[in-house]
Formats: sequence, C-alpha cells, structure tokens
Amino acid sequence: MYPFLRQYLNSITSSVISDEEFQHIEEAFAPKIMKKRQFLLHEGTICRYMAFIVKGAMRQYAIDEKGNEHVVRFGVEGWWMSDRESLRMSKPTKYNIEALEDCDLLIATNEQLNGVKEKSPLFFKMAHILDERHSTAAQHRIEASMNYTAEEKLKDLIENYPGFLQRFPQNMLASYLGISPETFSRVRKNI
Amino acid sequence: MYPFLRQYLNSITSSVISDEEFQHIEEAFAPKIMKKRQFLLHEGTICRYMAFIVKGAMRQYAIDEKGNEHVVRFGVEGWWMSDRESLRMSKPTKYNIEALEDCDLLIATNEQLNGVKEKSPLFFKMAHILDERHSTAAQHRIEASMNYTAEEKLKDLIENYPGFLQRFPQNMLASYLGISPETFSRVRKNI
DNA sequence: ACCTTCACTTGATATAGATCAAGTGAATTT
DNA sequence: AAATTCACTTGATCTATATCAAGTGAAGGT
Repeated sequence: MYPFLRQYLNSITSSVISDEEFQHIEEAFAPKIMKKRQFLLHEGTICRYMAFIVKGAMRQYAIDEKGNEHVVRFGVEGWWMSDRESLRMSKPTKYNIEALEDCDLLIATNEQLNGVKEKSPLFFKMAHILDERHSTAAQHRIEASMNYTAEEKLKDLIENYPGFLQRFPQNMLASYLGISPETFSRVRKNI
Repeated sequence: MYPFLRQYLNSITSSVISDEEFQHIEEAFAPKIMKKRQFLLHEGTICRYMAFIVKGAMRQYAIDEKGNEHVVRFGVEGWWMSDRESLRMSKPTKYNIEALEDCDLLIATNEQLNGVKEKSPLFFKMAHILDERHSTAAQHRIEASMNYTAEEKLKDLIENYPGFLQRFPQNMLASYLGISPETFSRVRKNI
C-alpha cells in the first residue's frame, strides 16, 4: 500500500521523500479495502475522505432529475477520488463514488489531510501540482465536450487514457464522454 | 486601483488585512491600463502576468484549426485573467486575452506572485479559495455543456452571471456557451 | 444446465441545433 | 452625409446524434 503512494509522491514532485517525512503521511492515511459495487460516497451524504487508489478502479457519477447517470470521472491506480467541495465545506454531495473493481485504497479525512500538508512540504507540493493538473484537465474537458464530434471525443479518450477502453464498460465511457452508448458503439467501429 | 483589490481580498478571505501585509501586495502588483481591443496575451507567446481587473471587461479565447473563435471565459471587475498553465510552466499559450472595454488592471509576474504568497498569508489563503472556486466552476461548466439544452445553457448563464447578457455581444456569449449565434438569438426570445 | 440479465450491436426514425441565406437597423468609418 | 460594416434576427434546409426497437452472445445467478 504505502510504498506505492511513496513512489507516486516522489515521481510527481521529482524528489525523494525522507523516511521521517513519509512517516507523517503513513500516519495520516488508513488502508481501506472495497469490494466491487461498494460505495465510497453516496449522494446526499457528506464526503469524509480523500482516497488514493492503490489498486482497482472506481467511478464518480451524478444522477439527474430524469434518473440518468452521468459519469463525471473514472479513477484507477495512482488516482485520487473524492468530492473536494463536499469534503472541504462539509456540504452534502450530489455524487456517488463506486468501486468498479475490488479496490485497495488509502484514505484520509479532511483534518488529516490538512495535517499532512502542514507537516510534509513535499505532500503540500504534490497537492499543488495535482490542483494545477486537475485544472488544466478540466479546461481540456470543457473544450472537448463543446467542440469535438463524437468521433473526436472517442479518439481523445483513447489518446489520453488508453486502457480505459478495455477496462470500463462502453455505456459508462459513453456517459463520461457525453454521447449515447449507440453512438459510441458505431463510432468505435470506424477506428 | 489598490483599494479595490484590498477590499476584494478582505471579502474573499472574510478577514481584514493589515497595512503592513497589504504593503507586500501593493509592491508586487503594477497598474496597467488597456484600451479596448488591446491584447494582454497572444496565442503562441508565453503568458507573463496574472491580471486582476479593477475596471473593464476582457475575454479569453482560442482559435481552432478552422479559424473559429472559442470563448473560454470572460472577466469583469474583481476577476483574474491569465493562462495559469503558461504562466507557471513558461510554455506557449494557445489563448488570446483581449480587452473588450477600456480596462484598469493590476498585474504581477509569476515570481512576484510567488513572492506575495510567501509574504502574505491572507493572499495565500485567497489563492487557495480561488483555486477551489475555479475548480467547482469548471466542473459545473463541464456538466452544463454536456447535459444542458441550449435553452438551459442560456438560463444558467443568466442565473450565474446576470449582467453578461447586457455587457457582451451575443455572438461571444454564444461561443462561450458552445451554441451558434442563431440558436442563441432564437432561444433568447423564449425567455 | 437453464434462465435471466446485461453489454453491445445494428437498423429505422426523430430532433435539436448547425448551417446557409437574406434582410434590417444601428454604429462606425470615410 | 453617405457608405460600409456589424450585430442581430428570421426563415429554410441539413446533419450529427439521440432515441426507439429488435436481436445476439456472453456472463452471472439459481
């Protein structure tokens, strides 16, 4: 569990964290195992944890008034899952986070998270870098969803996240891209 | 110029900044006046400044392969304009930032920005809060652009940014929402 | 081993919104 | 003041993609 997080942290920050500093991180994060189909977060509740995926895959989705699911994001090894707004502000979330495979997670509460950020400069740096990445990824997604055709969206997905196509069901990928499963299937043939 | 930034900072952080602390901010930011149609940032160049709008309005847009403009965001009094990725990483931007009205700005380079963040805890806090807001706004925009009809997009714009409708030309607003100017015009009649 | 569900495909039809095109009035330029 | 450009509207078509519907094979449950 922890060695993977450690290596991840080193890689993101281009540094080598000391044993002492990493100790703080180990103390803050607790391991959690989730079975496929279990939920880390339910709509209407308050998000309590930031989760780092050591093994497995998850998805975050919302349900609209008509009962349709909208996949907001996927997570695999080395990704973080949470509703940060709900976590930070302690307000009810509109999202569900579900394990799509059996998962090994490392989880921390908001308080623990703030604690590590204070105690570990490298963890703090990592958080910043992730914020930046998250923000540019969001910008890209906005532009893709507005300007790309269905085919371009799929190509973009394959390019940016190869592996997703084999790992996740097409109806979920279609939802993530904002196209219908049928269009997804048809467009897929032409590639 | 500066008093507006000061008041803005107090309001965002729910605090009252001291004269000494605000001094650091004044030192970091330089006033800049821009005439309508002038550019703060050109595609292909490296973004040098983070700009705070004291007066006026701007837009940030990209141009695709077909030569079509895509408005990414607008800015008015109390908003920040920049391409943060380009600013932070010193990499060429794909965006243009143009003054849509005569503007009064306060600008700082990346180094100056980092300097103030170190020297002023409140400024640092503000930056964090803005990051959070930016991130939830981006999430909302993704969901809106994927799931909303043209009419819902317009209603959402009116609700979230009243004033934009009077202040910006419809073709730019349409581009921002990812719909055609004609659809914008038609949908507008029905509200 | 059988039944049921589910993921995906394929075809037919419907539709929101894009594109094309023409016209109007206001604003800007000469 | 005339000419030109520009922002917007309105109408007519076109098109990408959604929706509806039926079928297939594989996977999972009993």
